Amino acid sequence: MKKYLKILQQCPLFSQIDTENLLRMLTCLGARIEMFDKKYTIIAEGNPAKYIGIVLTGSVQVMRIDYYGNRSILAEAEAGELFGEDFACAEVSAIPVTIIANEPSTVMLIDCSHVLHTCTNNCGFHQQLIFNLMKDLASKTIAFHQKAEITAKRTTREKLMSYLLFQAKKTGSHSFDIPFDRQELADYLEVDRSGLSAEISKLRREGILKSEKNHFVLL
Amino acid sequence: MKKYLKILQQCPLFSQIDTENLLRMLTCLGARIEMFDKKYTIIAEGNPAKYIGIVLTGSVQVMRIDYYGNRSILAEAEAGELFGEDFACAEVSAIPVTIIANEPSTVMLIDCSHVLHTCTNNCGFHQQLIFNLMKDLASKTIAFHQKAEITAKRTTREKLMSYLLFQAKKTGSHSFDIPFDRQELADYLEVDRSGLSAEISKLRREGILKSEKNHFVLL
DNA sequence: AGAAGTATGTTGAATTTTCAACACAATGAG
DNA sequence: CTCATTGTGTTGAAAATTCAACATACTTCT
Repeated sequence: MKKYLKILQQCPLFSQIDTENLLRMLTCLGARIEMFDKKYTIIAEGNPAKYIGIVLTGSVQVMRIDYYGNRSILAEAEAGELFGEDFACAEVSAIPVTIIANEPSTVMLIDCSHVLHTCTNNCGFHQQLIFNLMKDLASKTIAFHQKAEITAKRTTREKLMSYLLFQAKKTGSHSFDIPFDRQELADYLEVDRSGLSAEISKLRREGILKSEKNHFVLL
Repeated sequence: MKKYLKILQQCPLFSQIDTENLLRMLTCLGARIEMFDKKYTIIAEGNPAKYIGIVLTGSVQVMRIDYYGNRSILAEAEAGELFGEDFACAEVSAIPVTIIANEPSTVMLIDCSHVLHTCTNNCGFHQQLIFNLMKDLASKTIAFHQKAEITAKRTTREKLMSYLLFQAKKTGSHSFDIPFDRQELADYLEVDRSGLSAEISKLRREGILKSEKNHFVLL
């Protein structure tokens, strides 16, 4: 557990909680650590949404596959970020998404009911945890709005350009890497992969961007 | 203020808070009540996201208009429901959506900073309010996921059918009203209005549904 | 080095959406 | 009642997406 202290302290769930109390609290909450290989399922759609997940190393993807087999990538979480906390806090009986490891990853899982409902030891940090969860959920909503702003666009080109401009803004540079391969980017933007590839080539020919693999430069 | 007590008690923000305390709290929070005519703007995009809104009568729409003039309807809130709380809780400097009255409406506005940061009177209900906000934000995320599941579909027909099936499930009947006119439904599903009309006619001809104005029957 | 598998780009045909324009019904104001 | 406005359905042409199939790189494994 101590091995991951540094990353846990950066986690929004534990904001304003000092090291000593953090360790005690994790025991009290029954936190456990698990490891997953690349592409392995951490939480499968349809299961009860019990756990708040924290990425300790690696990264995870939140996705859904619809009736027709189309995959949507809904979000990505990297080290220090939470996943599944929205469904766990809403106490839904079945989680509507699947969460997989994007690469070999270590995650911490905390039973959400231990966070929401005061434990018998009354360890006294629930109020801060609930405040932190509230802030986290609010910023998740913002992120979701940003994604919706991109996918609401009508054409592949507009979706792609809004996404790239957003990434450029986020990294503060015209030159940046994206965390997706082509198929994943297509699934994130909710468009056809081959059409996306064609559109990238077109933008390249028009001198609007340069790209190589998952590195992009906006001109 | 007393006039709206009944609806305020149903509001998720005030869950677990009794009448007497509710009234005192509203004063302490500096809650104010405003009225808006149909189609009037309650909160305009770009303004600071200061307020938690509560619909007292009527209903409001959360929407955004993009660069090209396409409107997206993101959500609807009816009496007793909250709006804008996600942005206020995230303390973003500019709200990325516009919120308008869908019909003549009365709303209560509460400065979110009064809720998040303990007031000098220490009226003692902040913990409950923050818990309630956390639960509300979690269920907003669920609702947002449901909308995303609909708009992620690739064709107008699939979007429309998922929407209608969802409404049927929600009302528990194959016969139901929707809260949108055609243009609004198109903006909610993020498709072209005329294409949507054509698709509804087609489904009607195929015997899959009956519809008249905003009333639908799935067969 | 060679083989197998994965990722990416390309193409053309079929499908679907968007867009603009118009007809007609319903609504509301004077 | 009439006129003007708004909402809805229809159509055809243009544009864009999807889909399937394939060529070519790039990886990974032995």
